[in-house]
This record gives sequence, structure tokens and C-alpha cells, in this order.
Amino acid sequence: MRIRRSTFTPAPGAYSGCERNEQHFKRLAGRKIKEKTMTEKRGIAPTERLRQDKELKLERLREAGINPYPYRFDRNTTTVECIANESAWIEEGKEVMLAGRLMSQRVMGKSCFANLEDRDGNIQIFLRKDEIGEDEYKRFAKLMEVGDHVGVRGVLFRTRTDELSVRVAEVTLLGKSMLALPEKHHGLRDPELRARQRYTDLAANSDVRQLFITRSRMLRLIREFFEEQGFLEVETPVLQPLYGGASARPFTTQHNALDTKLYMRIANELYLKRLIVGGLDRVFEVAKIFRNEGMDRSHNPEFTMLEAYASYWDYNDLMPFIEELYRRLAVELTGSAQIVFGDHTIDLGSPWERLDFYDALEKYTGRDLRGADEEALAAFADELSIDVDPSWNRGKLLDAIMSKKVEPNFIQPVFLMDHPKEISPLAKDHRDKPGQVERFEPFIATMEVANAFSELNDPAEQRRRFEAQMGLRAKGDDEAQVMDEDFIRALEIGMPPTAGLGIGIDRLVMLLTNSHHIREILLFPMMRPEA
RNA sequence: GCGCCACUAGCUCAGUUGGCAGAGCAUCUGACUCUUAAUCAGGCGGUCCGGGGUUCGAAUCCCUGGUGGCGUACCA
Repeated sequence: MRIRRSTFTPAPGAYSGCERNEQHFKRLAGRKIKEKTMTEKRGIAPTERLRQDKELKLERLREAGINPYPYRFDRNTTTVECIANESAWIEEGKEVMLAGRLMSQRVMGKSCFANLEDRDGNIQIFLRKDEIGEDEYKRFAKLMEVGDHVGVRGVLFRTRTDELSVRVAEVTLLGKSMLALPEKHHGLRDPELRARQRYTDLAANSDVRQLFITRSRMLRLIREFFEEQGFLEVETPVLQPLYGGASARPFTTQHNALDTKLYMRIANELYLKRLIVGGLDRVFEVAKIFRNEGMDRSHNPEFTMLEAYASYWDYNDLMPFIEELYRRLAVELTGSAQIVFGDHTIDLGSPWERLDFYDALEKYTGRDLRGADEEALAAFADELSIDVDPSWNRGKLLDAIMSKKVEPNFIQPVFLMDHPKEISPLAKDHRDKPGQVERFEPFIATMEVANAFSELNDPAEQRRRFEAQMGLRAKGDDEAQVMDEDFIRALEIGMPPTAGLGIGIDRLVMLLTNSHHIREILLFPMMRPEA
């Protein structure tokens, strides 16, 4: 903890019993001694002074018989409802009871303006000494301050400068703030502090609250969409004895009672397909996924992925399905199927381009790689100044060339289709294209936003694919998938033709909120622990 | 991982060639009954990220450690 840079040190005893905070207070205590000696010459340190001011206010409130942390408040409306019903409520003289955080306070002798902010909005409140009484007025002006939670009772009116306001008859302190809120004009900017202290970020920056409200609405719309189409929402294990369904390194953990190693899931694919085998027909899950890999602007070690499986569909059914879903989300959340992302305007409305994997490579590299063998691909990758790992096979090489030379061109939505079999161990062979599978990945703004295929349901073929993966693993590819005998048994029980889909929820939120870092759209992104 | 950049008051930021550490907001005191980044007057507030070095003198130059940002690599 870099104490010097942090205003937001909790009150001693506030979280007693928490080891981290005990350490924290030890440091604070050490610091106080140091500052006391400084006080003699230079006065009191700002964090200490702010705390002392606030503690004095608390004490005075208690002396006046006010509980600074009361139990509840009966609000009968919100700021947004006040704005929406303004004229009717002014006319009928409706008494409104609002609760929120005090975000500004302008005291002018015997009258005072302030702003009250709740989750969705902000409204000005107005207090006069001769209307609420001297004691209550003084308490509000002197002992309540920006950051405090307050409740007010009053009526709506328009000020002389024509701003909708609440003429307050009674003000109630609902929760005293003991630490200063960030500067009111600029808010909290430091990206590290914003992520580490999301509570402060949310309190200080209303646009951040709006973004996470949008994320929540998006998830609700997605659930509605899948349910309309007859999908059943299910839950599958996070802790798994075998991990599978994707190529990635897992987090490992230990179950004490079973004395066994467990993995945090890197995908839920194999479990959802077991449910299709069992006859649940159409299922989906909004799943927290964990991958033990690097972090950057579009990767967090834990992230949210939606996976869905539909019996009797193939991957051709999923393309219009995804187009419709994304278009609807854009329209509902941004008001238009044309969304702005950075410098680009992206059209989610019209049918998306469909591009065969090898055609895409040819289009952007000028080379037809369909028949190219491993050696030729390695040479070509080298030519394109791609760092080639000698352990890479044909599939990895193709994938690397695709990532480096082709994907950066995918600004407008495109379905990249029919991937090489080598990099798709769970997808069904393409019905017409030997060596390729029935798979597609939609790209938008160069981000891979989903992954879908006609699911492989032939148990013998699935076994051969797993065996090929195990071969890669033996050669040192620690992302290769592992054999799952129980999954093979499930396929032997019998899986109908099925189409499967995975959607990266976080990336979709980034797209629809024009956010360019995953940290911006996760409430609590992974951060290095505070030292 | 690697490369480049940043770190100054609680917050947002200035700080010239190496020469006394600055502003706004917040906080405190006073004035003010329609303000709204309220205003006006006055006051308090600093481990210039930590450690080491060069120098008469370091926020500033050098070395080193920490944290973060951007780019790059693997991945969704």
C-alpha cells in the first residue's frame, strides 16, 4: 500500500479481524509517530487532519443525538423519476423522499444548495435556515459534507435560474463518509486507483456506474434472447478433475477431503455437450472461465464466456443467429446497429462477410496455403517475420500467420470460416472441404468475439482427435487438450447433430461501450496484490 | 516475457539550465437567503515512489528496486 498516495485508508477498527488491515494499521501507526514529531514544526499531515475533522464532526453529531449510521430510510422515489414527473409533481405539490450521496454543497450564509446523486441521476436540493430551523440547518451546513449519504424530504420546484430542485423540509444523515472523495471536477483518473478502489471510482464517476449498468442490461438481454429461442440456462462445474474444451493452461487447486488435484475450468464445452447427450436439447451457460495466461488490454485471467448448444442445428444455423443477437444488443444498448468503436464506425446491421480460412489467408498474404506442408509454412512464417517456435505443427503455423497478418484487417464484422482440422479438435469435419472443419469465428474491430462449430459427435473420431492432442502434448505443447474418457463415453451414449457457440462476453461489452481495455469493463479486474 | 514512458499535497496537475516546493479542488476560520466548477478574504497541508551515487547544492543528472501506462508476444 502506497500510503502517501491513498486518501482512502479505512478507519481503525472498521474491519477488525482482517489480517491485511491489521498490517495496514500497523503501518499507519508507525506513520503517526513519525508525523507527530513533524507536527511540532510543520503541523499535521493532510490525511490525519482530514480524519480528525471528520471524527470531530461525528462526535458533534452524536452529541446532538444524531446517529450517523442509522438503520433505514423510506425513500418514495428516485432522482430520475423526479425529472421524468417534474411538471405533474410540482403541480400537485408531491412530497418526495430521496436518498443518495451528497456530491456538492454550496453554503451561502442562511441558505444552501447541494446536489444529491443516486444510482441513475442527480438532483439539486435547496435548504433555507428559516424553513428547516436553525439547528438542522447548521448541522447540514457544518457537519454534513460531500461524500455523505443523506435522505431528504421536500417538494419539487424550479429555481430562479430554472433548475429543477428539491425544497428540503427535512434532511437525514444516512451514512457518514470518513474519507475525502476525489476532486469533484476531474474525478478519479489514476487508472490503477480506479481499478483497485472501484468503490471510489463508482462513487466519483457516474459514467462508470452507467457503463456497468449497461453491462448488466446486456446480460439480461442475452438471457432473454436465448430463452426466447428455447435454450435452458444451466450451471456446470467450475472445479474439474480434467480440464478441456479449449487450448489453454489452467489454474490448479487441491481438494483436501478427496486428496485430489482439481482444475479451474478453461471452458465448459464438454459438460454442456454431456447435457445435450442427456437430452436437454438446447442449453446455455454464462460462465466464469479461468485461464492461467498473460494479461493485456483484452485478457483477464478470469473472464465471462457464454456457451450455448443446440441439438439438430449445424453451424450454418448459428451465423444468422449471432448476427441477430449482436444487432439487437447494439440497437437496445446504443440505439443503433451502427456502433462507434475508436476511430471506426462498425455496421452490425447488414449480413456479415463470410470468409473461408484459406481464402482469408490468400486475400491478405497473396499466398494459397491450402496444400502447404509444415516446412513450407514455417519458411513462409519466417518470411513474414513471425517468431516461429520449432515445436509448432501445421495448425499452429497457420494460426500464427492468421493472427499476425489477417486478423488485424477485420474491422467490420466477418465470419472467418472452416478452420484447419489440426486446430479444432472438437469440431466436425467439413462436409465438402477435406482437412477443414465446420467452424467459424466472427471478428469485429480485430477482436475474435465468438467461436462456433458443428459439434463432433462421432465417438471414434473424437478419440482419434484427443489422441492427436495427446501427441502434441507429449511433444511439449502444454496447451494441447487432454483425453477425457468420460466425455467419449457420453458420445457413445449418443449425441444428436448439434451446433455449439461460445461468446466472449467481456469483449462484447468492450465493443458496445467503446471501451478499449478489459479493465474498464470488469468491476474488479485482476491486479497485482498491493505490496 | 521484452521495449519505451510515467510516478510531485487527500484528488487533478504545473515545476525552465541542477539553485528557497507551486496552482486549482478538498479541508479549516470568517462573510454571504436562488447557487450550480458558487464567490470573496485568510489559514493549514510535501518521505517530490523507495534505496544508493555524482555535486558546494538533486524533484531535476546517473545506478538500482517498486508500481503503473503504452507497445509487443501467447490467448478469448
